[in-house]
Amino acid sequence: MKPTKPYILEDQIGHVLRKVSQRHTSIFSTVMPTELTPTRFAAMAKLWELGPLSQNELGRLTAMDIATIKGVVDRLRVRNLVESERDPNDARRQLIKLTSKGEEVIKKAIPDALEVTKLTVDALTQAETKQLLKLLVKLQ
Amino acid sequence: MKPTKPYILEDQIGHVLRKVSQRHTSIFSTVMPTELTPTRFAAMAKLWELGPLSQNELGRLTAMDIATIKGVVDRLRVRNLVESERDPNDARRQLIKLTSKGEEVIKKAIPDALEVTKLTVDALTQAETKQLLKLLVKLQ
DNA sequence: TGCTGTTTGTTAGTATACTAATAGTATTCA
DNA sequence: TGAATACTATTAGTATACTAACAAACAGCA
Repeated sequence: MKPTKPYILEDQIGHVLRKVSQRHTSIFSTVMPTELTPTRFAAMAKLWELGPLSQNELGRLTAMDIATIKGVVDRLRVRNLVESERDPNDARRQLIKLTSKGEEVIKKAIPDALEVTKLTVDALTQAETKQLLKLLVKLQ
Repeated sequence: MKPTKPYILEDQIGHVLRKVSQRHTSIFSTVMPTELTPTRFAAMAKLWELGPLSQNELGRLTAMDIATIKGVVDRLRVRNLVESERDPNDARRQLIKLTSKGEEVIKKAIPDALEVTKLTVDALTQAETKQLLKLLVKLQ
């Protein structure tokens, strides 16, 4: 006899990841201003860190494919948080940069984003948090 | 002086969770049949485990809100993997159940789903995997 | 019984996330 | 130089994931 191994959804890494991600997103939207989402914030934080980037570069640095980053940038542009222009040195590229309003918003939002991280792991000790991050990084 | 704490996107739990989830979804779509997605599979696995359920119950058990589970069930129904009927004891409820085709599909897919889990954590030892799951469960 | 509040499900709208097809531009190298 | 290749961006289509507004049906209780 070779019985089928039981499948416990709650024990599968994918399912648990999905639930924790959902909780994180929920915390994010409680703490942060309405106009910011996790991906919008990530894009702006990278622009704040590195200055103007092409849309593709920005996508790679924030782990969004080109179709996804386009949507995010479009929605940031509508809200006057970023602006874009053709790269004079490469006519294929859209150079994306923060507007002055965008700079204000991201500067104010960064402490809140750190708070989101803190609230997300509030059930863990510092050592556990460090361990969790170490393990997750291995799975990226 | 009170300098702004630096914000390193790559160190934030939310960003890492998003990347690991993306990798998991990618592995899933490589291993599993085209017609199955992680959420479709989760819904079918729960129906396989517990028998017919109302749409809302199924959503709660698979961590999908009512709008999301509706879409998932609709797409499963189109593919003839589940069917639904009014609950005779409660006219509000849609009772969702696997079709015979659905039962065949889920039976065959469960070993592959276990393989997806295995591949997702292949960079970890067994002890690390256990530890990771334990920590993630605390954050649900 | 009838009122109130809850549960269930639908619909519309917005936001990620991916594939595939397409087009324009840049680079490489024979 | 010119052809092949690579890169950048857009568009269309599908799938998750949530909010908000709504309607129908149920349950509890005065």
